Amino acid sequence: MKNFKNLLENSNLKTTPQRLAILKELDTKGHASIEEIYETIKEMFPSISLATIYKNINALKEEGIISEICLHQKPKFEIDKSPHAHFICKKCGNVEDIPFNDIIKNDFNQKYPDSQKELYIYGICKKCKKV
Amino acid sequence: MKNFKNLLENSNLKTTPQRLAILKELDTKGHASIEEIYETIKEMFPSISLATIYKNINALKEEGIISEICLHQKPKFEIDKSPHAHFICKKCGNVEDIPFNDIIKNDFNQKYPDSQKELYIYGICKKCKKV
DNA sequence: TTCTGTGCAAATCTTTTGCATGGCA
DNA sequence: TGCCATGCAAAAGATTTGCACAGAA
Repeated sequence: MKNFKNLLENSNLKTTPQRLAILKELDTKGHASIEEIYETIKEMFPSISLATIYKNINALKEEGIISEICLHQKPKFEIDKSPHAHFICKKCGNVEDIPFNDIIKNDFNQKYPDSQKELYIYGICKKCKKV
Repeated sequence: MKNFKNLLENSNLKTTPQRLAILKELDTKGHASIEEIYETIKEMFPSISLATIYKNINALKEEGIISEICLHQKPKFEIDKSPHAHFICKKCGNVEDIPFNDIIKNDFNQKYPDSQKELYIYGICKKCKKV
C-alpha cells in the first residue's frame, strides 16, 4: 500500500480519514465507481455522506491525484499511475490495464506521447468469450 | 446524405420526422450529445420534447443503428460506420475518427477483431497544441 | 485558533416513465 | 384502423450547493 498521507500532504488538500479511505479503496479495487466507493466506505464510516464522496472525488481529480475513466456504465476512478490503456469488457464491465506498448504502433506513439493520451478499448474479455 | 428512411424501414422502428431529424443531425455533426441534438432539432420542430430525444436515442441504440461514445464530457452518439478509433481532444472536446490500422499493432488486432472493439483516445489535438 | 472538510438537507440537473393524443403503415 | 410514437408532466436518479458544526494543522 502506498503512502497516501504523503500524496495528500503534497497537494492542496488536507489529510482526512475519509480521503484516505477513498484512496485506499481505489488502490484496492483498481477502479471503482462513486456508488462502490460509498458502499464500501460506509462500512467503516457509517456516517459518511454521498456528498462527501462526490466532493472529495472532484477535489482529488482537480489535484491530479486520481482520474476519471469513462466507461459505458458508470464513470469509475483510479489513482494515477504510469500510462496504460484500459480494456473494458462490454459484458461484465471488468476493467483490465494494458501497457501502451502492447497495443499501439510506434509511429502513433511518437505523435502522441504516453503522458498526453488516455486510451480505452471496449471489447469482450477472455472470461466472457469462453461462456 | 444517406438513406435514413431505409435504415429505419429495415429495423423494428417506424419512420418518423423526429427520427429522421435525429439521424440527419448525427450525420451532419458526426457526433452529438443529447443536448446538442435537442437544441438543433427544436429549431425545425419547436414542439419536440427532450423525452422524445431520449426515447429515440435509446431505441436507435437498441436497434444497433447508432452507438454511444462515452467522452469525459457528456455522452455523444454517432451513426454506426466502419470500425475506427475516436480521438477526443481533452481541451476542445472535438472528436476525430482514426482508422484502427493507423494505431493498433497487428497482433493485438488479431486478438480482438475490429468488429468486437471500440477504442477511445484522449489527448490534445493539433489545433489546441498550436495555441 | 484558524480554516478547511464533513454531513445533512435542499436544490439542481439528467434521465425515465405514464398516459392521452397524434400519426405512420 | 391498429398500433407505435410523440409530447407533456410527473417521477426517479444523479450530482451539486449552502450551511452549521467538527476536526486537521
